[in-house]
Amino acid sequence: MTAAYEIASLLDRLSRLHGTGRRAAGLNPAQASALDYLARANRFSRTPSAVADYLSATRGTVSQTLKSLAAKGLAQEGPGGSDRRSRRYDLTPQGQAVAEALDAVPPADLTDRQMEDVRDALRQLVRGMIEARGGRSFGLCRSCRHHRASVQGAHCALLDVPLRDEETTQICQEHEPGIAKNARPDGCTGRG
Amino acid sequence: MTAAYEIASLLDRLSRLHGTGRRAAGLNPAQASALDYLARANRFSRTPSAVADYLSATRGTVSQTLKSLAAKGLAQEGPGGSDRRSRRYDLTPQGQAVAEALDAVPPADLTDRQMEDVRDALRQLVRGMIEARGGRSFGLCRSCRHHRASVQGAHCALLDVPLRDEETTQICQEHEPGIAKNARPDGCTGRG
DNA sequence: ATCGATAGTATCGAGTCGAAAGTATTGCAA
DNA sequence: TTGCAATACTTTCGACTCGATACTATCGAT
Repeated sequence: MTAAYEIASLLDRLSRLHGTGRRAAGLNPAQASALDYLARANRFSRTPSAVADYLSATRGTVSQTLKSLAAKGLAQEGPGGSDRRSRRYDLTPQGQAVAEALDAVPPADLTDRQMEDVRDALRQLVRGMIEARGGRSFGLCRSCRHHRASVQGAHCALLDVPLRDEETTQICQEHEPGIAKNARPDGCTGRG
Repeated sequence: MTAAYEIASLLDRLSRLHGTGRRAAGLNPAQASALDYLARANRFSRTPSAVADYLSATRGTVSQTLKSLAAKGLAQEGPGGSDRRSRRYDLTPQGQAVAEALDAVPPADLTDRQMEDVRDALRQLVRGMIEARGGRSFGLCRSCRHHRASVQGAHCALLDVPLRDEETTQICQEHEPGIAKNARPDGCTGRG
């Protein structure tokens, strides 16, 4: 058996083990994934379409999942911007709290150094698979080729809008790796 | 965000990306996981209970999944041994073929060396989570503390039965890491 | 013979999922 | 301005997962 194949098997098993842990919080895996994404995405990226792209699911499925989060009081639906077809789902304070609770993550006998290595390798795997199927990268705003930093504050050259500081460290659906001057392409600053 | 948390997120996304690939084969993720397990488990470990343990699912759920595999002609149900309550699901030739087709796994821009590192790290993660919740290890037969090798052939000291050669490289539900003399605890021989 | 434990199944309700059909809105082009 | 295709999202459908619960058959020990 090749290492690649065993990796697929291990990922499968890990995600199952991880999923059962989250079920304890009253959420099923799909809801937990969506909640996690909403907690980390910027205001342009909290739409059903973006969630669908991120989760590799259809819009129909995601529409239902988001409605169920809203029904549980974890997210709030609202208009998404100037385009009146667009909807945006923002987490409620309860939703934020649950998302943070999910941060209490799996036990691991790994050193910090090993954890970082695993993370970097997984990032590369994700990037490879995304590229292979022409998907979006969903990287952090500040690592995007459209990101512009100045003394007045950050700015998105694609959408032509000013950005709040905290938005530059959130996930953006429009993210394009390109050449970043202010940060590494993966959005990692190197030493935390 | 800690590396541990990002790992959880990445795993989530990877398993989704991977899952959509398998859906193309006409199987949903649960069926694919079960099929994959059946293809790699020895004759003592292809029971509904073992599959349930391995997949961290309930027996009821797994019972249905296995029935659906049988309905598709990918697995065959039969008596499991001397215990007349027990059932065993063996893959049919078609099932074997599909399982092998699923081996054609994700694209990855990683070197062989990096793949092995990821695999080893994931193994450790799985082991940590399994231990944390007191689950079974589901390691390979030959790496088990009950495994005995002799000139007449391999033997299981727990079940007290002779083992065919190919069975010693299969997954066993009774596997206990213990101290292995003939192989590393993870069942890896080191250099392939 | 009895009785508790175990292996597996059946059924229920909530929910996922992809597919397909539908609505509202946008934006482009004639 | 009208027309129309593309887009954002929702709704519905059928197959399926999943945990929970209740059930049957069998085992094993007393």
